[in-house]
Amino acid sequence: MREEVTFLFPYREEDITLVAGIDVSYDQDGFSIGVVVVLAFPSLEILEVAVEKLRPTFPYIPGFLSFREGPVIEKAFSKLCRRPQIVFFDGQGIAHPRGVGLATHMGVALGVVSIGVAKKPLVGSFLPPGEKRGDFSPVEYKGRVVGVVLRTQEAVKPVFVSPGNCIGIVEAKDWTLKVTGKYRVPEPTRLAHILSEREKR
DNA sequence: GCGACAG
DNA sequence: ATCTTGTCGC
Repeated sequence: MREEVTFLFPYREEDITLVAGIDVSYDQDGFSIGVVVVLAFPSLEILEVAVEKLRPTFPYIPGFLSFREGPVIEKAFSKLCRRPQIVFFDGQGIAHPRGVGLATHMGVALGVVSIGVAKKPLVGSFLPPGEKRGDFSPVEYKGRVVGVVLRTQEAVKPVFVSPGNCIGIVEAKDWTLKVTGKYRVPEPTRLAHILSEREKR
């Protein structure tokens, strides 16, 4: 069977009711644990959680993260009953050596709109953003703006946001702020991280 | 050749 | 990512 793929461009806030966050952790036995959390928007209450545990078959190589984490993510995502409209990833989108970071690669593979929110830069140059929440500065790579360094909390180290699939830089940045609460990392990936950590016990 | 390098 | 203790602060 083949599932029908429909893209919904998140230009109108009132059309978005389901967002999701994905993260992968590793236990002591070397297994990778992938978690997908679906949240209601704008309440951000958890509606569904999908988990998958696998043995990694590819090593971690900067620039090739999706080859290591892609398999667990796909299996976990396929277990979902609901279809999130925007998916947040722990990693880069197009701010990547070849323009295809984890969020972009997976966004295309899963057929969803996606956004990459990384805690550290992979490529590009940038100036530090202002100190207030929402302040940002562009990340430039090979003469192109590929994302932004975004301050999600006042006086707290910024995060790196770049478009994953079917979304622009400004929209990716704005949606990241819309799902960010009291913490540095936006709720979708923050919760996915906590849950994947919990799965190791 | 040297340094950088998401999770 | 993971290995690891205490500590400062809301």
